[in-house]
Amino acid sequence: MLIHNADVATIFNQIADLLEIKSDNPFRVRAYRNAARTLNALTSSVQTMVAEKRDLTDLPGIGVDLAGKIVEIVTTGTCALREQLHRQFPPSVHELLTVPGLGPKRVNTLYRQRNIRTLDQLYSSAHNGQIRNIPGFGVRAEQRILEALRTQQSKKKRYRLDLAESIAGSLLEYLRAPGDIKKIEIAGSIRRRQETVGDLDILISSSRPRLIIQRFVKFEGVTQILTQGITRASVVLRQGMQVDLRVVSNDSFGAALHYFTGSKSHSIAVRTLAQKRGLKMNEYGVFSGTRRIASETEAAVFQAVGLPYIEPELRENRGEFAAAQSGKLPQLIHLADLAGDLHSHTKASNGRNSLREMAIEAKKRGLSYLAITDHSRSLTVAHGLNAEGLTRQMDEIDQLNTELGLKLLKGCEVEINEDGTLDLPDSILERLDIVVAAVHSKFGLSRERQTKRILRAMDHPCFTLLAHPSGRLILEREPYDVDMQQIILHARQRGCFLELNAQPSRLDLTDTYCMMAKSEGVLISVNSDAHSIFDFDNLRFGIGQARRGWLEKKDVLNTLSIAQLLLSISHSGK
DNA sequence: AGAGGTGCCTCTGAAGATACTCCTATCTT
Repeated sequence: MLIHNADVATIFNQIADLLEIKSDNPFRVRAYRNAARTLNALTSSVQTMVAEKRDLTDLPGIGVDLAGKIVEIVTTGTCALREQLHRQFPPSVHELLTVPGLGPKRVNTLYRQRNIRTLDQLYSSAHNGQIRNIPGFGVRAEQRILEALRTQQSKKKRYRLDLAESIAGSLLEYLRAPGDIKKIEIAGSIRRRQETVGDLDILISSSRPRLIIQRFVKFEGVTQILTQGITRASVVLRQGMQVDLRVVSNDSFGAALHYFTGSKSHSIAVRTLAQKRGLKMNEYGVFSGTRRIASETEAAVFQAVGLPYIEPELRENRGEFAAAQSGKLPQLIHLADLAGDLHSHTKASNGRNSLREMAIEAKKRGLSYLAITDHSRSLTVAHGLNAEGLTRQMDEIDQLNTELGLKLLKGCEVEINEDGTLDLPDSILERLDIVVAAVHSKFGLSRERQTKRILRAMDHPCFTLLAHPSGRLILEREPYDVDMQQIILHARQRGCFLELNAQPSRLDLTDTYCMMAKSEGVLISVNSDAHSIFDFDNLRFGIGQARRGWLEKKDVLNTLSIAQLLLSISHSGK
């Protein structure tokens, strides 16, 4: 049975929830949650590690006991502790926690005192007015539960970064309009450029918080007001997305922005650090006793606790503190560092614009080279090109290269066949400047076969880089099962490259694999995969993901000048 | 339950706003 790290993490989180409902030792609860987080961030498969008899206690937050439970789960698929807890609390009790306003204490009360085990039972109890008499509950709590269950609010969705940004756009415009706002910023996971967003966090500095809050909750897109206080409010928008707004005074904007940007675990770590220095830190500033010593800017806040400025994309408590303290924070790549783009389409296959239009637009965006990489023949749904079509396109590129001040590279997004061969004959591949190879079929192969397929493709002397290496579509399609570590190691040996596809629906490689590639010295190409002239906008999403992966200019292939690039990709095997 | 220092014990993830019910639970980064 195939058990993913996420499966083990889910079981650990379930155990943590149940222990919490049981009011067990809070540190024990945290230990299970920490272990779950470790497993979710881990790039190597824990099941493989068990098979290879690796020592799991080397992992942070995993000791003898939890290592034993991991072995138990990856071999049996379940865990005796969870089964035991399920005898005390039926599995369905767990879902009561998803109702906003219900935490472990109240869920415990509901089960122990009223034997409420399911959302249906909760609904009918609330409907019959039986909740209001339970100690710790009241009429308002009862109404809130009914409301939440009616609107399915417990099913918290996540949204793709690009969608979340566009929803935020109109709201920001509305908030800004009257002009009584000094500063306004989107914080939270959008600012950290996380690939999906759960809710919008907006921070405003103004001397009139009440007015701002009142206007906020009257925005025409608001369908529900969750909380409304003097300095903060939470609403739900028509699209289902929750928005949290916080208003502070101008002089504490930096401290509030740091707090509101998160991540949660980063914030906690910084506050702990402040504590160790005898300081106190909250969203109003850093305090020595009652004296505020920093608050206006994030840089000042970091400085007050002895840290250099840490970029939002690094704030995940994934090593940024160790790096900061040893002066080894990366100089993260910027959009302007990109010299070219190595993956784009024209209407010769499934793009919308002509070769010339794409080239002109790329030049307008400040790029000095663009690889044209239309699909190859067997991807018929995308009107893939055969040898003849590609030859014709190459002639056209030769012509354009004489008249445009931008270098067009002859390329192709070539299908990797099931057996790892490439979709076009060597005679044509050899004439290309760049071969972007990709898997678009047979996603269901076993891990071994999928990995072998890609490794074989990489061994082709013309192979330049692997497009969207995991094949995932964010919130739509899981990645295919592949040993990414082996692919990265092979890329290093073979001297070829991996793509970070910048389409907001892909962002593939993921941040953690970017880190792995960087540590192995494998360069990443941040590519738009543009199918129209507008899609060069994708690049900024790709750069966001690259920055989350700690990538610097030197780690990214397409920051090289055209001369250096041609040298690098010709060394990749041809 | 883990980590770290010592061989069993101590410490471990901050801080505040809001809503609710009656003193605290929940939510947020």
